[in-house]
This record gives sequence, C-alpha cells and structure tokens, in this order.
Amino acid sequence: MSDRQVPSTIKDEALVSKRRNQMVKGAVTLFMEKGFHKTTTREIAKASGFSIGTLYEYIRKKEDVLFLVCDSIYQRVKVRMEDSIDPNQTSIDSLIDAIRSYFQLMDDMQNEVLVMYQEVKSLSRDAQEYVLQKEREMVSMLEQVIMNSLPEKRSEAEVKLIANNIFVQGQMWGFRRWILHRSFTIDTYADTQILLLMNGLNNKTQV
Amino acid sequence: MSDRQVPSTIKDEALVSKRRNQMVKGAVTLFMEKGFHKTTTREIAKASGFSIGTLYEYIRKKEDVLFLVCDSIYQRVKVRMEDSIDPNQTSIDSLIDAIRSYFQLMDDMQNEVLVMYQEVKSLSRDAQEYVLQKEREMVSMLEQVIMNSLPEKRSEAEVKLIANNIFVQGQMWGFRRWILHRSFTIDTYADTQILLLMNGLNNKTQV
Amino acid sequence: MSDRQVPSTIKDEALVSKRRNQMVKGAVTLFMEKGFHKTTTREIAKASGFSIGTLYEYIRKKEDVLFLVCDSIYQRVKVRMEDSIDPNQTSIDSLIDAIRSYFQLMDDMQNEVLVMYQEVKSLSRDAQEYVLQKEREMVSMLEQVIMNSLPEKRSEAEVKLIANNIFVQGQMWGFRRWILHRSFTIDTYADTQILLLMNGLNNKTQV
Amino acid sequence: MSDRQVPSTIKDEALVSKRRNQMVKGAVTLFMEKGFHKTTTREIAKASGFSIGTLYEYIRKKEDVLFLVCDSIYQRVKVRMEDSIDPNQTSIDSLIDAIRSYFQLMDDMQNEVLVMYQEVKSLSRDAQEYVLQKEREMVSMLEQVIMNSLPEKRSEAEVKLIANNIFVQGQMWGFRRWILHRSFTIDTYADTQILLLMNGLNNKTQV
DNA sequence: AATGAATGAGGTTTCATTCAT
DNA sequence: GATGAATGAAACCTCATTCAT
Repeated sequence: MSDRQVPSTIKDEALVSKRRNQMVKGAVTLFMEKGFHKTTTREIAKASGFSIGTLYEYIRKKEDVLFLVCDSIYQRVKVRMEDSIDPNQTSIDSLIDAIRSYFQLMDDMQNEVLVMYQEVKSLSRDAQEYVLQKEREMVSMLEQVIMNSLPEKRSEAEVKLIANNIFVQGQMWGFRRWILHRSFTIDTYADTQILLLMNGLNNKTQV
Repeated sequence: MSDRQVPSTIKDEALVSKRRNQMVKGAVTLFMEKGFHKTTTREIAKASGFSIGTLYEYIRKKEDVLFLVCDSIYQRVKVRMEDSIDPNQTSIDSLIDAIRSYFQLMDDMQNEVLVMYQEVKSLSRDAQEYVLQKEREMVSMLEQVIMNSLPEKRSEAEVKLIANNIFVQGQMWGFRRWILHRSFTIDTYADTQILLLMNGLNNKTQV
Repeated sequence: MSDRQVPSTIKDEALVSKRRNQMVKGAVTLFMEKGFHKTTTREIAKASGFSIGTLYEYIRKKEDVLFLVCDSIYQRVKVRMEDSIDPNQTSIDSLIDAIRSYFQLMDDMQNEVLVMYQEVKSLSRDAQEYVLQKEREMVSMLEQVIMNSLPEKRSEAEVKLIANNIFVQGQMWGFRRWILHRSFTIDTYADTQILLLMNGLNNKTQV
Repeated sequence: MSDRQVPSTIKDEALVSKRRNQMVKGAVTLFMEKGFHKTTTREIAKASGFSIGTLYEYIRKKEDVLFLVCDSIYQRVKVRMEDSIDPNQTSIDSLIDAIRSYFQLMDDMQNEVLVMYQEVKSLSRDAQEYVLQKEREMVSMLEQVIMNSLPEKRSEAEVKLIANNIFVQGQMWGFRRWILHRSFTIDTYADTQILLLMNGLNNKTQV
C-alpha cells in the first residue's frame, strides 16, 4: 500500500512485493554495516540476489531503497505495537505491559531501528515527512495508553513528553548499546526505566 | 591538544588553530544542511574562506573535517558543562540546576549536537572510539552530580540509567525538535522533564 | 590466462580480452609518446575507443594498464621466439639463425620493447617480479640454444653471459636507436653482432 | 659550466654550486627509491636540507632537478673515464685496462647510472639532446681506444658497434643486477666480457 | 637569501543510472 | 522480466609553483 509511493516498471504486483522484500532484507544488513552512502547499488543488487538491471526495474533511484527499508521497518514496528498494545485498557499495569513489550520490540529490532535512526536524514524532504508521520502515529499510540492508564488527569504536554521519553528510551537501548548493554539486559533495562517512570527520584518502591 | 590527532603540514600552530576554527564553523553549517556525505570538500573549503589546496594543508582526509567538527563540539560542550556543574554540591537543587543548565546548553548547541548525532557513524573506528570516550566522560559528570545530590543511596546501574536518560533527553530536544518544539519552549521542557524525573507518575508535586 | 592477475568486473571473458587488446594498443602508443606518468587515464580511455567509466570496468588501477601492456608485449615476444627458435638444433648455424630472428623481432617491436624498458619500474613490486620472471624465461631459451649449438663445453656463467649479451643487444637496437640506426640497418646490425660474437677481436672471418 | 643551462635567482655562484650539490645528492637517492615522477619537490627540498621556497631559488622547474642530477652524473663519469683512459695507448692491454676500469666505474656508480637510465626520457627534448651528446662523447672515447689498440684496421661501423657494446655492457651490470649479480662479481664479469670480446666463440684462450 | 602558507589545475577513481539485448 | 556493459558527472586529493614576509 505504502509502496505505491515508489513506482516500478513491473506489472505483477506480487512479484514486486517479493523482490522488494529481498531488497529490504539485503539492504538493511548493508546499511547497518557501512551506512547508506557507502553502500553501492551494485552491492544492494547482489545482496538481494539479482542483477543491477533488475534492481532498477523495481525502484527509480537509490534513495528509494532507503525509503523502502524505512517504510518496512515502521510497518513492522507498527504492526507489532498494535498487536501488543491495547489503548482501551485503563490500568497502570496495562501501561507497564505496553512499555515492556515496546522495549522488547526495540530489542528485537535493534539493528533496523539503528539504521533508520541514522539514515532518515538521507531521505528527500517528502519521504522524511512521510516517515515522521509514521513516528507521530506511534508516539500517539503511546500517548493514548498513557492517558487511559493514569488515574489523575495530566496536561497534554506532559503526556506528550512522557510518550516521547518512552519512545526515545526504547530507541536508546539500540543506539546507546555501547554503554547500556554493559550494565543492563533488556529486562533489567525495562524494569529500571519503568521504576523510574513510576516513582521518579522521590520514592523508592518495588514495581 | 586533542587536535594532535589530525596532523597538518602547516607548522605555525596558532595558524592551524585559527584555520581549523574557520573550517569547523563552515563545515557545521554545511553538514547540518546536507549531511557529511553530500557536502563536498570544495564546499567546505569555500565555506571556510580558503581554497581547496589550503584546506588540505590542514587536514589529510575529508573525514578529518568531521572529526574536527565532532571534537570541537564535544570540547565546547564539556567546557560549558564543567563551568556550570559543580559535582561536589550535595543538594537536590544543585542537581536540578545542573540539568537545567545542561538543557540550556543543548538548546544553544542544537545544530551542532544534531550534526554530531547523525554523522559520528561516518567516522573511522578509531575516531568513533575517541568520541564515545568523550561522551562517557560527560555522562559520568552527570552520574557524579546525581550520586552526590540524592539523599538515599542508589544502585550503580540506576544512577547510570538516570544519567543516560538526562543526557539523551538533552539531545532529544535537538533531534526531535520537529515534535517537541510545538509543545514546549526550552524552559517548559526543562521544567517538565525535571518534574517527571523527581516525582515520576505516582506523585504530583510542584518543583 | 596471464590476465587473471588483473580482475575485471565484466563477466564475458571474450569481451574482456577484446577490450583489453584495444586498451593495450592505445596505451602503447601513448606511453611511447609521453611515458606512463604523463599519460592520463582519460587519454588511455579515449585512445582505446571507450569512455573512462568503461576503462575502469576492465582494470582496477592505472597501473594495471601498464601491467597489461608489459604482459602483452612479453607474451608476443615469447610466442615469436618460440616459433622461430628450436632449442634442440645443435649446429652453430641454428644459433646464428636464432639470433638473427630475435634481432628481427626486436626491430619489429622496437616501440613496445622501449616502452617496457622504460616503464617497468613504475610497476608494483609484485608485477615487477612477474615481469622479470618472464624475462628470465626468455634468457634461458637463449641459453639453451647456445649450449646446444656450441661444440665445446662452456661454463654455466659464460653461457649465461652470452645469452644476456645477446638479449640486451637486441633491446639495445631499440633503445639506442638514436646512435645505432645511423650506422646500421637491422640486417647489418645483426651481421656485425654475430660476427663479433663468433670471432671476437682476434680473428677476422666472414660469417 | 653546464649549470648555466639552469638559471638561478641567486647571484653568489659558489652558493649556487653548493646548494645544487646538496640537491643532487638528496635527489639521486629519492629518484632511485621512487622514481622521478613519484618524488615530490617537497621531498627533494627536505632531503636537500632546505625549504621548498629555497629550492625554487635555485631551479625553475622540477625537471631542472632531474637535469642537474643527470648532468652531475655524466660529469662525474666523464671525469673518471678521462682519468683512467689514455686514448693514445696502442696496445691491446691498454684496451683491456680501459674496459676493466670502465666496468669498475659502472660498479661504483650503479645507482646513479640506473637512475639516469630510467629517467632521461622525463627530460625535455632539449635536455635530452644535451645528455645524449654527453653519451656520444663517452662512446667516442671508447671508439678511440679501440681503434688505437687494434692491430688490424676495422670498419668504422664495426668500431662503433664494439664501443656501444662495451658501453652498454657496463650499464647492464647495473640495470640487470637482478640477474647478473647472482653469477658474477664485477671482476669475474669484467674478465668474462673481455674474454668474449677478445676471442668470440671460436677460440677459447685465457686472457 | 630563506621561508613556508596559499593556490588551483588537473589527476585518478567511483558509482548511480541507462538501455540494448 | 532479467541482464550486465557502457556511460560520464563528479568526488577526493595531490603537488608544482608563487609570493609576501
């Protein structure tokens, strides 16, 4: 669906999907290792299992690959978030569950998230806007959960900030792994972040 | 001092410093606009106010410019942090002051921090290690303040995490400006983050 | 076969051979006129009849062109030497024939030999070693003929020296043309060298 | 005297000579190691013991350095040849002595000769002509000795060829060292060449 | 007379993209 | 639909040479 943004000369839509999946899979690894700019289209083609000519039957420009990668990552993240988060729940525990499963997701997709994180700026304005929109949607899923789960009413800004904090803390687990993975596993990381979120520095209670 | 890592063919050290400052100033703007990879060395030279030949008298490779930029940013951030943070203070208020001035600093240097944030991965392994080390030092400054300011003893991991959270929240003000600046000024942002940090979600008290 | 030393991104081996022949042909002329260093890759591409991009599909570095040139020359020299020299002949006349045809060969390939002569030192250590090996092989062909043709047994060193003398005298016809071509044609040159070789200075006999 | 061909902005001729000697000494080593083209003017200046600016007070173009080097080598070779060769002697032994001392000279100046050998072609037409002239003069010294030493009258061409052979065999000791130095010392090399020259292949006599 | 900072033309090489087969 | 050879703009970097001090 979102793929409609990247036109292909190939008619067979199923084939287009299949080839693009190959592409994204190959490209993520490469982008992770060397970054978008240092990865050549030939390398992408090779990693995807077809020729450079074929690659260009399914995209127009190199940047399209990056867009496809980002899009696919967001798609997968979003699906998994929707699966594991029920915004209609109203208990504090449901918020905690949501956070925990989001952190777990960020652990599973560390590499992908890292890539996206570092390379979005290489997208065109348009594509960047599209991607930011996706991110806004995800943040507002978190906002929903937060609002529904908290007993006392909070200001909109405060809720936004909490959502953003959680969102970034999830990504942080990936992009600051060099410092965080020394002191934490994903589980202790989640526990400690939740503890801090709930109690701040003034109280010290077990979650 | 740190410049020793990038050799120059020019002997006059004062001149080297001067020229490199010009370079860094010019490069930051360019990197911000188009990213490191899309910025050409000739553009850097021009923005620095000298010829391409002269540029290469002060660096060896394009990557050196990026290193110089990162180094200079860290240097400036560090100096300002050291100026505004007194790790020997033991009151909660001194922690709050530290956070506030760190956030202010991140507001002032938004662009620089954003650049560094997005481009470090383009540095060589060595240079990256050097930069990460700088970051570790800054995080541990925050750890110090936290440890000294809190009445109750916290676990090392917990302190580390709080320090990392604060550190990243500062950067976040820059790299998520597209979402945060709609709801906050740097002051309300600082206030709210501090509020959350202090009280978490369980209590609602005025700072 | 020997081409395996210079990898190409092009898969069609026949095409690789064809294009490299074009390249060598074009490059020899240029190297002869201006030397390897003063010849630009763009000039080589142009003289070869294709674009600079295409040139680099068939080589990795400019030096590869030089190697290909040297290799091709040795190949051709060797083939012609093998065609015209029968190392199993045992008469003095067969030695004389061998020398005469070798000199004729050096006359035909004057330019090529000159180029190789002046530019081998621009090759990498490895490539130089490879080229010297080829030369050793050719010198030992001459050694064979000499040993088989002479009635009396000579010391190994003496045979080696004679072979080297002949070999260098052949090249000398090319690289000292500015002095030799005034007094000799290739035929009188061959005659006189053979005369000297056979009789030295003590006797004066007609060949 | 020959230096007049390379103008200098410096008036003090003694100083010019001194500086140029430094230059030549430094440059020969560099040219030997990396060749003329891969040696930079800065390297030459450094090896000469002065700055790049000073270098250009004593020459106009990089090529001048090469010319100075070649000129100096020829000068030295010529002086030594004139010292050791008396063209008025008429015995065969005096020819043998001349050859032996010329070969010894070529052994002493191997590196210099090799450099000149490989780099003359980088000189301008004019300079090349000048250098070839020097070479002609040296070859004709040999021609003189040969003519005066031989009992029977030889044709001019034959004498020329013998002189050229000897001349090139001397250089060959340097530029084919990779093959000749395995089987010979300079003394056995000289002996064997003289033996061959005298007796050819038909007779086998001790010198 | 000596210095060395500044210059910029020009070299090599890469790589996204096209298009004939 | 797939291939891969061909293209050339454009990038990085070097280095001979100049000239103000």
